[in-house]
Amino acid sequence: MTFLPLHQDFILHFGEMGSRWGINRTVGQIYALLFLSKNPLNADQITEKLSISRSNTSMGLKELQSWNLVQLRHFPGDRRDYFTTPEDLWEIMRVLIAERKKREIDPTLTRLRELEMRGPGGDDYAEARIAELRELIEVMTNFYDEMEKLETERLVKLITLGGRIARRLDQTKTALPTLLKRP
Amino acid sequence: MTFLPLHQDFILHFGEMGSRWGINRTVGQIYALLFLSKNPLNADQITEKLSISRSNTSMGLKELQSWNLVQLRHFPGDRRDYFTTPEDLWEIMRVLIAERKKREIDPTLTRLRELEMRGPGGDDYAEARIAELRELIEVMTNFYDEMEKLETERLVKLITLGGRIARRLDQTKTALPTLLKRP
DNA sequence: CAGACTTTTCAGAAATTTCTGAAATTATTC
DNA sequence: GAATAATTTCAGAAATTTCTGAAAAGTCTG
Repeated sequence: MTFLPLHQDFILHFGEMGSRWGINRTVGQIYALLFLSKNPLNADQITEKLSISRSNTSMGLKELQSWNLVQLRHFPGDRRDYFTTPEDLWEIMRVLIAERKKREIDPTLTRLRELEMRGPGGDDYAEARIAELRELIEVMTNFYDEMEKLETERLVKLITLGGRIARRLDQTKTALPTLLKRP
Repeated sequence: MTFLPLHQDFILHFGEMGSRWGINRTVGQIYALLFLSKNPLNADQITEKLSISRSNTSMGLKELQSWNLVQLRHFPGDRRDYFTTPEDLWEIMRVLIAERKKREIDPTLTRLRELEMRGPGGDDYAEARIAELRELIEVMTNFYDEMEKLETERLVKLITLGGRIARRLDQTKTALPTLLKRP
């Protein structure tokens, strides 16, 4: 252990929030530790710092790798794996959003399409509701895909200017797409 | 039970996805059931349909109410509570995003501000990293607040037009705000 | 205000998730 | 290819979350 209070509290907070973010406490703590660490850390260092078992560290890192939230680094003459988080926070955010979409939205979109493929089966309301939900998810993910395409600089512009976009949008005369029943 | 296959599979899917969405299986299933149901349902109907205990239903509904994801309805001459989901899917989405922000982002923003208030404490890199994270979250939530303000119609326009926004943005000559170190 | 109806609470049971230590696997060096 | 180093796997322990049944609390009716 032996953390500065800042590190200590930041790491504990990430541990506590972990469950709300869909990761467990250990994974949250490992991420927080790496995030604050200027230099990459290896599994043993993480294990020692967080006072957890080596195997838990291994699983946590595997989880973070599956989320693409950590990067692997190596040093000459040392064959251990070292881990860092990307310097660019916007990059981190993009990866995070992409991964959450993959885990939380995509499976449902796939399932909704499957359900629709079955065709009418006796409950018009439910079928309409499912179709509408599928459409909304598609519209949202299309929007997301557009944002995803933007390089960081333009995206930052978009986000930071926020309010102006809305006003500007107001001038757009395009008719409201009909696919949205209740706009 | 006795569901149509469509209902059955939709409800089971929501139950399975529940844990990824930060709710439990029962809550996911109750929501799915209400979502597909044209008419409001009371707790006993939900209990019976989902084959769960009455108390579990009660807790699940409480949870959904805390998320503002269900609406209460009453019928004359019947003093039981009936529950529905809003008809407007965009409204549902807005509520969902607002609630997730409240649970997943706001506590961290608050904590980061607290940590910064302490002032320098011996690790410049960690302090800069935390400040940068706090800034990014602020920029994102400001953007979110702007979107939140838009009435549904304009928001739908914004989302459905997606790509055009990006192109339009390109013309904006505004200098990149300096608060973002690595744009 | 007694009795019926409805909802909530809560302690413990059941289920699930997380964590650990030991063993197995993989990779590297001599 | 034996010895060493690093990492992963995995069965069971520990911790946490979810669910239930019973009891309590609240609400309405006559």
